[in-house]
Amino acid sequence: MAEPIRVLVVDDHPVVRQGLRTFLDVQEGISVVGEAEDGAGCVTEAERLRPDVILLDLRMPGTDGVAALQGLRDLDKPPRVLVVTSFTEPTAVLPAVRAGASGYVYKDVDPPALAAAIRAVHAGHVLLHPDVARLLAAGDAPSAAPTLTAREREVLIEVARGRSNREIAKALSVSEKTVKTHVSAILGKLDVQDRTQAALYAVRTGLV
Amino acid sequence: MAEPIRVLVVDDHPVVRQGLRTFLDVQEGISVVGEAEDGAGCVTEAERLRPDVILLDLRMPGTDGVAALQGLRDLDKPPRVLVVTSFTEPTAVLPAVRAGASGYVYKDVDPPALAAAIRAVHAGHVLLHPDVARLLAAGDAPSAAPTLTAREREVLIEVARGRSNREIAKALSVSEKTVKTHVSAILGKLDVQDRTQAALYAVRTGLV
DNA sequence: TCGGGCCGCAGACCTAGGTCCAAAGGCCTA
DNA sequence: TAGGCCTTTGGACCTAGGTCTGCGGCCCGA
Repeated sequence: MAEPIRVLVVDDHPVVRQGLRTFLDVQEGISVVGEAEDGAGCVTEAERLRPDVILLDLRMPGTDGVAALQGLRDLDKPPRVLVVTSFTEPTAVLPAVRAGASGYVYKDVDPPALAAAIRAVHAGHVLLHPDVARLLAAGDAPSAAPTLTAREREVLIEVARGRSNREIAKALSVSEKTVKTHVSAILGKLDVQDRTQAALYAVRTGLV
Repeated sequence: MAEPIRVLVVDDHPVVRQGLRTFLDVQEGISVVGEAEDGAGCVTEAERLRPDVILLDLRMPGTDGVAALQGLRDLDKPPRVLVVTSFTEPTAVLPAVRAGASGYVYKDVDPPALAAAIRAVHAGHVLLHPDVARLLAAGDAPSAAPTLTAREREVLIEVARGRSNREIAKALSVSEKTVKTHVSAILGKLDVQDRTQAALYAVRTGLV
């Protein structure tokens, strides 16, 4: 190996950044060249430092991981991105994979596995946690991504805040009938039975 | 200072444990004497190692932080417990404070602040994040803790899984009427309008 | 210019969810 | 033993939530 793999660590918690750093510093051929604590910082640091691989947390305040991925794609030579998250609900990671993440591991990996993942991603491989791979495989056949319209997403967000149809109608300045129409469409697309399940879906996927 | 403060780190993520370790090892007068990755391990390690302070994550698989706190209380000389969590919803921490936690900090503290918190807790102080303190203060006056009965908690968990009254009735082997009674009582105690809000409350407080 | 999707709205309709009132049996405690 | 809380259930009742069908207007791409 000529040069070490240059890694940028992106997470909103200093504790986690330090942990990853410590893990990786003892690994041969991997060098942590920088840190960022949100999506915006991630993109600017990536542009400045030109890392080979980015370890990216999905859940961050402000610009989140998915937004960062979109920003990274616009760079001329985008780095590989390995999503590292504690988010146990795998549905949240689907948008990330679609947005161009090269890999996905849970935050509870041990150091050697994490190093192996970084090397694999750097080599151009796509590395998915078994759960995610299964989700992608399963998702292709039946319904794939529930593709809500912008308006439906607005309504779903209100539902996920526990608002009633009447309140949502008032908030969006439409009739209650219209809200019902949207909710009905949402339930159909998400393949759930009622607004409670839709709300739970929304919080699980991080829409709230 | 004669002897360093003996600290036990409890978190389900190796990354976080390593990060906290690295933070604390450079601090004067603080020594990490052990780690545990769940509530059960926390109690046994606490009994074996007799740490002065435990850094405890609330969200863990299996035995969680609150359960661990209850187990720790039964030790003859219980150690101080500093809750360290990334859980941004402060309501989840109320049960922990009630269960005997001596302090509560967010996981995004910087190392000196964390060390200061550990020293304060070790000295017998109670250290609360401003958010939590405000919650406690506010919670005392109006309704404090919504104290659900065991049965109500069971029902609420089912509600928070998106189950209908009929399904819950079947699962708990009671009539749908009974479920309605419980749900109604739950809504009243939690001061929410419908089952969707109750479900959201449950997930926020980590009941799911 | 002709669909096709999205949005808003309406009427009719059905059902699940929720409230109020009442009551009975079990269990614990003063 | 009396009182209180929990659990269970019933009946009557009201309303929010959800479905189905259908319509008109808008915008955009073929």
